[in-house]
Amino acid sequence: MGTQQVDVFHAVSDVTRRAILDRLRQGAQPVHEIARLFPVSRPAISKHLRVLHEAQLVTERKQGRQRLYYLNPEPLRDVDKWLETYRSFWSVSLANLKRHLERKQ
Amino acid sequence: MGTQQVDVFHAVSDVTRRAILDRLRQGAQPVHEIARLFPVSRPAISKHLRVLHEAQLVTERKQGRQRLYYLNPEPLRDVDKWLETYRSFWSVSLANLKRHLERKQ
DNA sequence: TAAACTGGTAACCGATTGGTTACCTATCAA
DNA sequence: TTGATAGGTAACCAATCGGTTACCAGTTTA
Repeated sequence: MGTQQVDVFHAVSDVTRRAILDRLRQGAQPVHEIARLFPVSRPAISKHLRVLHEAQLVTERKQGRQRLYYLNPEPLRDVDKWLETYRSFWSVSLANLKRHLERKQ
Repeated sequence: MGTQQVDVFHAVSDVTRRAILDRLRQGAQPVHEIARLFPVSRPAISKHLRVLHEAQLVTERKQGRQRLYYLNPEPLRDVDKWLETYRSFWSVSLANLKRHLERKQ
């Protein structure tokens, strides 16, 4: 079961995985420390870490008997790039909302 | 089956749903026009539109016998907001990469 | 060396997902 | 008024998901 290319959008669609990434912003963590933060079993966390690893959102390094996971935010640029095309629409849709509300008066 | 609050991250995790949103940037479309663009059945598109609607990413308006779907990009702000905290890390992780490459020389 | 700790993985489970076909209602056009 | 068009939804299906427990291999420590 190798490291296959996995969609970053999918990796990030799970709330627990996002929370793991959020945690790793504070610095690398071993698995058991990450697992302590969530109300799920350690194997469940291992699975999430695998998905994040396959999406290249984390890297790992063995250190003694523990395995440190590091945040790698680079793939999030793809999400950002996709969002980019929508930013110009936000002001427009707010204008539409304003017009809609004014029509109601 | 009402319009329940649905996670925008989940709504956007599917490639077909993202493509639908991309299409709606060009303007509102009736369902059959959207369905023409994808190699899946119309009911499948209806389901995707329902998910997008539940996530408030589209609005709909009946017009004759067709139902027009409009893009509403507002909920994407939540994704953008989450990403915001990672933007500052991108330059850092690029610096790490640079240092890593230099170490290899 | 034996016991404890760290963490991956296999096997399994129920829920959800994305797809289908079949069927229905509503609207428009001939 | 009849036939065609638009589109929602139910029922079903296989695949995937997120979770579990059980088990295993390394590594550290007493």
